[in-house]
Amino acid sequence: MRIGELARRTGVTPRALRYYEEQGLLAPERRPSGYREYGDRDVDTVHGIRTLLAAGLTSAVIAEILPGLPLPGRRRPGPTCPELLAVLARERARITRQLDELEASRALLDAVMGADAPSEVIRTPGR
Amino acid sequence: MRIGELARRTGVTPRALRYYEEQGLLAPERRPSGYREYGDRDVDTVHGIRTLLAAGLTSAVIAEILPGLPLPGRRRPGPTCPELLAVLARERARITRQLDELEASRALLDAVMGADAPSEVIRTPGR
DNA sequence: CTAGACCTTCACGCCGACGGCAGGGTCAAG
DNA sequence: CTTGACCCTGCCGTCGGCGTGAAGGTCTAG
Repeated sequence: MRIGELARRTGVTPRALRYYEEQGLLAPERRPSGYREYGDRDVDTVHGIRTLLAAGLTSAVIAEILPGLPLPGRRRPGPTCPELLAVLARERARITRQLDELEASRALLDAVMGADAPSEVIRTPGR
Repeated sequence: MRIGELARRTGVTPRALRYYEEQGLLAPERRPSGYREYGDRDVDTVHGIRTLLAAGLTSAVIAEILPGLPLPGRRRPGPTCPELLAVLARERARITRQLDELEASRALLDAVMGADAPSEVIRTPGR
């Protein structure tokens, strides 16, 4: 499929898809005309990219770990190398921290909203 | 206290503290010399600001909801107005969505890391 | 009184993930 | 053969939360 259809099927703009390619996240074929030609798998790949981007991973990091992503119909390329594992662990830890912060923040908002309720004083965590 | 001590006690740089003031999040007194003079409560306020910033709220939004924050030693200014409640609800929803995305992302990373394990194919959620 | 730490106000720089536009080629239908 | 939808490659713009000087005033210990 061409870029427009992939855009429709993923909800991602063509501009973003070209950006992903520029960053090494996608490598579509090219027609003689220069048009990009994507495969069906790219739909899942793009979804994976978006999920990781939403978690705050940079495109550079995603480019590193993308080859190992267990997407539907994708062959697993065997065991992951150790330095890659370190990156993964670091990012995982970052995400876990961010989950905690988000929950703290949501609790803070809840305290503001449900102020008529028990109205406990919230202890904000020291950094 | 002056800006340097507040910076030390919060782990936030003086530059950031001035920025918060510029955005209407803090309003310290001024000495005749022009030096900012902060109160003890500002320590908690800054922690609250950081928590909300970490959750992706913009400083403009934080400025709106800050007066209602139930911080230690702070008087609650009565029930919150309805349009403010709408903002709060919207942000809360955004945070909840982001929590889901983060968990999805962490699961994705786990799948890559523990690839030797059961190795199930991960279904990325369609947007 | 002087040194050094601290503070002030500009004002430009940065980063990442794109948006948007210009100027031009491609392709299928009528 | 033309029209309209689609695609290409640059390349500059944006946005938020600061970082990083520059040029100068203030405070306090010795």
